[in-house]
Amino acid sequence: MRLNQNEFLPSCAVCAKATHSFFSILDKENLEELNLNKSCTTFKKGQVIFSENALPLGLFCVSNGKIKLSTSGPDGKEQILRLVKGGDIIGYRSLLSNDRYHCNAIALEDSNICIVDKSYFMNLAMRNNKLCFALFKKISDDLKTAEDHIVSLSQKNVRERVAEALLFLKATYGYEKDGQTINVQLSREEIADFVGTSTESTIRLLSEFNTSKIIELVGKKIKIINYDKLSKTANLSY
Amino acid sequence: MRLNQNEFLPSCAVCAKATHSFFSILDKENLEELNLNKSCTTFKKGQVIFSENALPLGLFCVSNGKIKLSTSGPDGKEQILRLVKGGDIIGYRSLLSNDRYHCNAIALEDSNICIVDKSYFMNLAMRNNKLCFALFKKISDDLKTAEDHIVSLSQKNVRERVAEALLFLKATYGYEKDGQTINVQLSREEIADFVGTSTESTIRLLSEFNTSKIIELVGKKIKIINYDKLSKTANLSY
DNA sequence: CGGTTTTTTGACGCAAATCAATCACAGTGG
DNA sequence: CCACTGTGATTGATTTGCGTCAAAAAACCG
Repeated sequence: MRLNQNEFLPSCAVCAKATHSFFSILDKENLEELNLNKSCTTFKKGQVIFSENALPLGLFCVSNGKIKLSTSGPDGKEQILRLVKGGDIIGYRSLLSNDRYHCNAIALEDSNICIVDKSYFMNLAMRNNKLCFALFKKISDDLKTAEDHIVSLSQKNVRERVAEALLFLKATYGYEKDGQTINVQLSREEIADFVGTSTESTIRLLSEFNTSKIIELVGKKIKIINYDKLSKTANLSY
Repeated sequence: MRLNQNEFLPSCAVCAKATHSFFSILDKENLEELNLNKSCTTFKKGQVIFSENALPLGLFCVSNGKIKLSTSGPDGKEQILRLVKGGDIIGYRSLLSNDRYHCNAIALEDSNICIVDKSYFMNLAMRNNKLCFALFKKISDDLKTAEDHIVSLSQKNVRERVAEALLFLKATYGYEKDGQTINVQLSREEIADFVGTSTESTIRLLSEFNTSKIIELVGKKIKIINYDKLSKTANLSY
């Protein structure tokens, strides 16, 4: 039978096994229960999943796809705060602190996303210590990442930050099958909005890295040719 | 009787009532239990409470005093990440994510600090939903603050950021009895290390604000004379 | 007090933002 | 199928905010 309304209807158990997802820590029983308390949707590239100041109705679990979390600064300029991949959860900060969203979540490519009922999820988190710990771990890691970003923005120049951003993209999304193309497509402006610089500076530095054979630009795709040199350019502190 | 070894020996119940502390959410019973699982120390100004890469042995609860959490960047320059006051807890991120510290905690003034046993605390957090929620709330707020900081660093100029930092100091530590002196003493360098700029730029901007009657500099103390103008200068997005 | 640290002021140069124009392209419709 | 249009990418020219260096002044301290 063909489903028209909702062609994307995975089971949590299957999903947790296939991708190494946030919910992989749950046992079979809990996954089946979770399965009954979710609904699934597909978001097209560019679609808004949730927006700043809205109230959270549930937890979003990205089955597959790529998402950016961004906010707009004092003069309306976009700032990309987090980048999300399949298996990740989003919207959990607002849920846990009983707050409104302070980010926009926008699909970077077509993405399948499940929404877990808010009160069910909160209840589950409170009675399942493993899940509770995983949430603490998740939010702690996000805090660590954010604070690393602060140090970069404070202390590094744009060249170092652009190099660092490429390493970050690689670390988050990995390579394509060829083993050197970063597996995500961002516009130059999006890279700039993540790095905290202008689009023009980003372009100039990317083409400089291209010229010096550190990376290779193939359309919008970026290949990392010399990872070590890129690391050195990024002036990492870790 | 006079205590020589440890003159600072408060009861958690008294502390929770006096200052509005993180543990104020606990009931009497739990506070008494907590009281039995802590030890207290005084840290002199400048003393290190814990340092980067060390393993957490417990949760620090600041009874009174002021603390900076900082890390050192790629070239060894200090970056102040969080500012902490009496009633706050510190070191909880590493505890919750079972990680090493990634900050240094240093006393900005003489501070009384209690250390709660690690496994006792983790256990308490897991069986007390209220505490668990409070921890989620706490870490969520820290993440929100960090992400706001990212937006500032990315999109604001130094003037705006210095103004914002003064507002932040006021929001965190409040005023002294006179109702306009910010109740914390930081060196110009420390302000710079928080704002993400050079000491000289910080000094120049502070004296500019002083000249234009937005603030008043009295030694190291800073008075806010014109709060509205300071807010406008900070170009807040919230 | 003498010595050290912190703060302040001044001069200078550069990294990076801004402004402006062109190029490349992907859709779209006639 | 090709001109048309809009969007993103690129390159160049110009300006400037801010970091850096240097030195004086003030504050701190044993």
